[in-house]
Amino acid sequence: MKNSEVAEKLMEIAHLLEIKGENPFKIRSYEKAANSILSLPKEIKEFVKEDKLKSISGIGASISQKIKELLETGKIQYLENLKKEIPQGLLEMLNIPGMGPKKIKAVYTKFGIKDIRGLEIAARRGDLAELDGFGEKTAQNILRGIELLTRQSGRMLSVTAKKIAEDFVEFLRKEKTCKKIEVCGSLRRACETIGDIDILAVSSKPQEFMERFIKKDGIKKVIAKGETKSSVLTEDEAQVDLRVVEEKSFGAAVMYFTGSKKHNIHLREIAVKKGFTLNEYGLFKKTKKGTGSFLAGKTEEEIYKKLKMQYIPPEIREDTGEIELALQRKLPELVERKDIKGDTHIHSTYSDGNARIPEIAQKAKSLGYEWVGICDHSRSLKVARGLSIEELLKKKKEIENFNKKSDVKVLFGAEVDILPDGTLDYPDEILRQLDICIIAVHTAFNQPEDVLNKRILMAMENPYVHILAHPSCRLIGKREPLSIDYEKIIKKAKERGVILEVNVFPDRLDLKDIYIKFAIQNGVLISMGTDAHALYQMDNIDYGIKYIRRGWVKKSDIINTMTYDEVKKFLKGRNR
DNA sequence: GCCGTTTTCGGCCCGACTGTTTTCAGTCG
Ligand SMILES: Nc1nc2c(ncn2[C@H]2C[C@H](O)[C@@H](COP(=O)(O)OP(=O)(O)OP(=O)(O)O)O2)c(=O)[nH]1
Ligand SMILES: [Mg+2]
Ligand SMILES: [Mg+2]
Ligand SMILES: [Zn+2]
Repeated sequence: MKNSEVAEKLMEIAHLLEIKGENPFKIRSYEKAANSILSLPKEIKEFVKEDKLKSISGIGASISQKIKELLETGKIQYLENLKKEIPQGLLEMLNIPGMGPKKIKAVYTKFGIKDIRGLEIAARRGDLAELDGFGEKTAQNILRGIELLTRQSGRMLSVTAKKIAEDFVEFLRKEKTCKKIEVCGSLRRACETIGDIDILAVSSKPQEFMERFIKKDGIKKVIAKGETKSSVLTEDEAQVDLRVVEEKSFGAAVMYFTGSKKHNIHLREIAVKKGFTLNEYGLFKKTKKGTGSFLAGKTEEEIYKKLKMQYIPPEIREDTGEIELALQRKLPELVERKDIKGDTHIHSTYSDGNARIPEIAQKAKSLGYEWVGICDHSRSLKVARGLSIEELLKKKKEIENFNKKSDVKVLFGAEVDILPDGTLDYPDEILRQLDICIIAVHTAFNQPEDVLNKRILMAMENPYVHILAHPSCRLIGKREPLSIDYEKIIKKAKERGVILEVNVFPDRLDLKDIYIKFAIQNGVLISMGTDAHALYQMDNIDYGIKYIRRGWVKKSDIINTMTYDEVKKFLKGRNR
């Protein structure tokens, strides 16, 4: 059973307990445990085997027992009992914006409403007004919420979110009263998908500013509008939250609005232990009465400092150990955009890319690179115009000639298919001629798990392989990651000196952040490739660098920081 | 339900907006 499935079960318990009206802290325990499991790179069954479940933060006697039961029997009796008690439809009602556990419980106990359909009928009829705390508008809002639900498109890819955010920022920045503006939330942390867009601003006329925000073109609905915070829904169904604060609170507010929620809560707990309070307005020393005295708030740096911590980069604010390390001043120095000297994975017109080698090199130069790896598809991948051996050798010639007169150097590469039987799509005498040999699965994704595992591990044994590309083969929102043993692949990469690619095409982000971190802990090197099929896609390096920082990558962990001479020599040395 | 370098019991982040209700509960960030 996958970690995500175990986490799912715990979240289901949390939701059912919420509807039951259980102790909120108990509910948070289940949520916290679920979250912890989601950030584990190792399979949960390994923890069960080694009897180490309780070493996971947020998992104690009761939850560890339930996880064991789940892995042994396939279910949790406690959850089964809850499900018997509470109809499934009530859980679905939680997805309606504005409907929370309390309202759901109320309509269920009073009217026996068991699903969204029933709720809609009751709201239309005007029955709901009978309930305490339910008025005219409540029913209206429920109906609007149900309407939104049916069209709600889920989470966005980073590219989509980035465009919307830039559009809003450009619009708001034009306002004369706009003093400061910053995109926060999951976009600032460079998460793999984005739920909504969170923008923070300082304005000399906050009320006017808010007014302008909710009246922007392309807004379909104002979800909420207040003095410091408003939310809107755009015509393309994206939610945008705007928070406006005073200059002296800007840092505290950026910190709050950047999150993550788990990081915020942990920081606030630390503040409390020191006799402080931390909120979006600042860090305050608690006094007997009143709000307390202001300690810091203008910048994030000064708040971390007052908490006796190093500054924590946004990308790693997930409460996965960064706070403890910041307290000990032991945070790693993460790789930066300016360290990047090349891109390992670009397609040209030789296969399914739309740019020629000189154009790619020129674009690389504009990005500040010294080199690019041009890796086209291999001969059996006909749909992507994979290169025959003759074409590949022609490409080799062109690159040799090109490099003689170019300051940006091209690495002669290929993205070689791992065939269904685990062999590679070119013979060794061809592979050995490549400056950069990356291998990947592009076919037969639905082989059984053990076959896939053997197939990939076998391919990694080939002495001419440098990089395993997009290891999970997932396409976010379209194709699930391969169910393979990532721990084994990471161990094999270490054993064979194979580099693991982080493919930063927006719907791939593969390796995924938690596995990047795990790979690096295990001494495996990574590479970053945009997998660009068009010049503009090489710009994905910008989000890419932030994404790999989520995996705690240092400059020395990634080959893209090497100079041309270094990378060339390094890859040559790997040919055994 | 979890957790502990003061604790094995008694805490558990903190605030904005909405709608309903005259002081707050629910939901969300
Ligand atoms: N202290 C605190 N901060 C919160 C809480 N919920 C949200 N925040 C902060 C941290 C979040 O990153 C930030 C923005 O909230 P969002 O719901 O938009 O979450 P985020 O952007 O992280 O993820 P998303 O991709 O939008 O789902 O607000 C909370 O319960 N407590
Ligand atoms: Mg957000
Ligand atoms: Mg938000
Ligand atoms: Zn590929």
